[in-house]
Amino acid sequence: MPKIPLSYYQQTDVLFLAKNLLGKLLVTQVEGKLCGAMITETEAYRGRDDKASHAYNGRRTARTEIMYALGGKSYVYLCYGIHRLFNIVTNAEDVADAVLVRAVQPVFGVEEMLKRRKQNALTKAVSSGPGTLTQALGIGKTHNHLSLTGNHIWLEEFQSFAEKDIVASPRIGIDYAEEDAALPWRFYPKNNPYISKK
DNA sequence: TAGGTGATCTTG
DNA sequence: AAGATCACCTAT
Repeated sequence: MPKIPLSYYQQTDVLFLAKNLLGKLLVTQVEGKLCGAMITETEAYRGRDDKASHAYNGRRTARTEIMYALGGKSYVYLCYGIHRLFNIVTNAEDVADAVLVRAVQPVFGVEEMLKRRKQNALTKAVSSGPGTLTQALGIGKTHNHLSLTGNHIWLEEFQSFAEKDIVASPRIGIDYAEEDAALPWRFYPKNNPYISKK
């Protein structure tokens, strides 16, 4: 399948995109290894008015600058000193919306993913969590600020889920966001085991 | 359930 | 310049 074009990421409703991204294939090519995995869990972060967002209230720093780019770029950052978390920048330039990818289901290049994760069988432990999926797909600090139509990381059409088959729940690990911590902006398909938590 | 880990941001 | 914070994971 061809790469999903940049125009897709430039749509203005980050909640729609977070849901629509479920079922898409996330593909990486790292050190010659091609791996693909279906997105099974996302969270929406809306810069302007969302206290959970790194770019809340127009916050612009060296780290968050990429969130203000035109949709279709990657935002990868280090969390808790250990984990790289992968986000998809969306919407128009100067609108700091992004979608965090929290879980994927391996589709091809599975052996390489198992190797990177030091696992010997395909279970949800391989890539069902924002820090583990980046490890499985070989996403590191060099993947920050990349175009999602380049040769290192991109998305392809794969599967799609109807609205009625998508569960919405509060986002994980954002207790600092006060009232916005309760917003149901985390999405995953019903009946798919590859999610970060039950 | 607690500790590891280091870039990032804020305060002084 | 130093200290607090943090969109998590693993093994006790």
